[in-house]
Amino acid sequence: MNARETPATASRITMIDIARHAGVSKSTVSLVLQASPLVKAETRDKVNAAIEALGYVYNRGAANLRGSRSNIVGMVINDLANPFFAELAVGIERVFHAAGYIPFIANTIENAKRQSEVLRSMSEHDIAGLIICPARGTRPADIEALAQLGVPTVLAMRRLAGPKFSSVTPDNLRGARRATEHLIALGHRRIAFFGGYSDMIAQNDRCGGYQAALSAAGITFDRALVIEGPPNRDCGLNAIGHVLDMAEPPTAALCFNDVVAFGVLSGLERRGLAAGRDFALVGFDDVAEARHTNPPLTTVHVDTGALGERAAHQVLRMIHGDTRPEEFVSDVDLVVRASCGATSRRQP
Amino acid sequence: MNARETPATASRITMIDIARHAGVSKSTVSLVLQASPLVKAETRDKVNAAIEALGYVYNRGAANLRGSRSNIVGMVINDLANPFFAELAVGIERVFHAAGYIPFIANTIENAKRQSEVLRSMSEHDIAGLIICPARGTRPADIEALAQLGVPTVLAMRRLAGPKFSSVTPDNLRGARRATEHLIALGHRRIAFFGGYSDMIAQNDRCGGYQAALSAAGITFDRALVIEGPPNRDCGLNAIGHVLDMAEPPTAALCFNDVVAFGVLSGLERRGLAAGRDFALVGFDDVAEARHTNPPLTTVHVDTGALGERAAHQVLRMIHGDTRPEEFVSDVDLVVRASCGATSRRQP
DNA sequence: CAGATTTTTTGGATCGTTCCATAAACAGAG
DNA sequence: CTCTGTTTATGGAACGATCCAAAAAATCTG
Repeated sequence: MNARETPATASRITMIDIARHAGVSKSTVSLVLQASPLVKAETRDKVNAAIEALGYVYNRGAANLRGSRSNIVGMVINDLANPFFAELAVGIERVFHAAGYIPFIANTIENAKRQSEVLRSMSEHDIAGLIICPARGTRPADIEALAQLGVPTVLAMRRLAGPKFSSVTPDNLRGARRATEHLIALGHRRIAFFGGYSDMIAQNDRCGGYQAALSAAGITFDRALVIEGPPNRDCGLNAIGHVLDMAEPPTAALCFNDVVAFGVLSGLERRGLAAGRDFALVGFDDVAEARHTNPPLTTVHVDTGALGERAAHQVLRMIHGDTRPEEFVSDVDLVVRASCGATSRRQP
Repeated sequence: MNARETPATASRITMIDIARHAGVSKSTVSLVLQASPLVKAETRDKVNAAIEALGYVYNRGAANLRGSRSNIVGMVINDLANPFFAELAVGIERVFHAAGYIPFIANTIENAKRQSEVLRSMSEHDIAGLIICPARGTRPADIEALAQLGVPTVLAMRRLAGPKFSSVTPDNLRGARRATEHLIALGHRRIAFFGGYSDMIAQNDRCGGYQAALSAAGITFDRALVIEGPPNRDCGLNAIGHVLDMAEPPTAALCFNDVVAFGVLSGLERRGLAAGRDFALVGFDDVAEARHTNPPLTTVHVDTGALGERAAHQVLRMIHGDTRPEEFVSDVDLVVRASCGATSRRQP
């Protein structure tokens, strides 16, 4: 019942409206919005009051038309349901926020087609930078198109074959090797590798580290013990079921990541077996949950937050003009908990 | 060394360039981009070829200037690190993707100021709709501004006092009540409530259900047993430490959510105690990880994916013109696992 | 084949900003 | 006062799309 009521179909309030209301020109309003020192304090206040009074919303699209870039940065990840990526995102956000950028996250659920859509949408909106964990099946050209457009881009967690992009990854090979060596030291000879696909570089690196440890210990590599699959719970669940039905089942496994290992935990439980007692299990990533699984998961610790920060800093550096690509590999550590059986007694 | 090389400072390719290259007018190019049936197949192919050849990127900002809305929907969540929200996001994305919208996620880390920035940025980019889990301290006016702008908005997981917004929430009161009743049936009398702040409606509902169960059983409510705090791990960790040092410590606790319960698990472990044996613990949400904690967590199951889908459908409905607000409350279930001690013997 | 009809195509005004060149307002100096 | 020099403020032409009214091309009809 108020005299001052906004019609439902209110047409957009523009700078012109503000100008009229404040008794100045649109140019002046523009200046105020850019916090230019060219306008008198008194005028500035008048304009700000009008903005407040009319509930004006800046139209970034119109502004971008004249060349300026938006203050949003894209973050494209392949599996939001993996807590690992949430941790990565947190590090990234910390840095961008401090620098005045707003990160928008999109999930590709490991689907290259959806990834293209997301990337297209992001380019259409003129993002200032991009951090991407490429989905499986991403062709370097997909990403290069963005870079060509002048969008500073860094790959996180997953490198891409071919052209030199900036990237930020954990030391997958070394981590997997150490984890495998640990299982071998515990007396295991038949050790499986679960999860990931051989067309993913990260899987190659991790599986490569695993094989390197095997051969260094004189254990012949059995291809049948490498079970490929998506890096998620179900994959682990299925993989363990599969290998346990083999004529000569493995006694231990290294997983592509913790989430796969969580799936293995379910699979083991479903058969009435327990990790650490009946089967030695190790994961990769050391997500926050790994410490509290039943039993606690032995895994390769990755400093995820730091990795995210590093990626964000790299994008920032590129935004500021330094476009040299940089491949950053962060060190990793094996953290031994109960799932590998190291805490209990074990004899081959 | 190729003749066809793109200069680093390539100015943006526009529809005019495409038009010139294809020998048609810009209007025709526009028609083709909108998949209009008015253009002859032959012409369409010519234009598409030009688009392909020049690597054209649509400028959504320019288009929006003439009234059309973007195809992105915003999803503002308060804690990306809580796996619960990742599950929610997955449900939301499924629906939006099928409808041709691209969801962009932003994290507010429970910070109302950051939330405003995020919302401003989203309005500036003309989002088609919004699903938001309001950060603590959000004033209804913050959200109403968006709605006023004509952005279909639905609140997820957390309602807001005052004006009628559309919302989608689990039955917090009922869930908490059932969980508490279960603890009482197990013989507990001193039951604590951990996490959340009393200025959050969700906390009021859950804590209210807890109090209702208490009073129905004739147990007097002890305010000292309600430990407020952010809904994260640390809160659980601190809370359990705190109550265990009380003169008359509780023997059980209901947590605001699973993540808080995970923190309690750590705190218990740190003191050499175990949930289910020395202390009865129940969470809320039933995130995927709850099944595999040590011990497995008794918790209130929420059908998170379905809730997300519901929220997305509601936004879609509003986009299509039906703006009646709808408050949806989904049913919940207690799922009993080991952390409450129900599986082992227990006598008061 | 002219005229009527239908299918395709097109120029130009417009959306809400930015930014340049220019104008107005104000000060201080002679 | 006028003149010069600084501050401040302003019109108007972009930017890259959409969309209407109207033109052009193609097709039909008797």
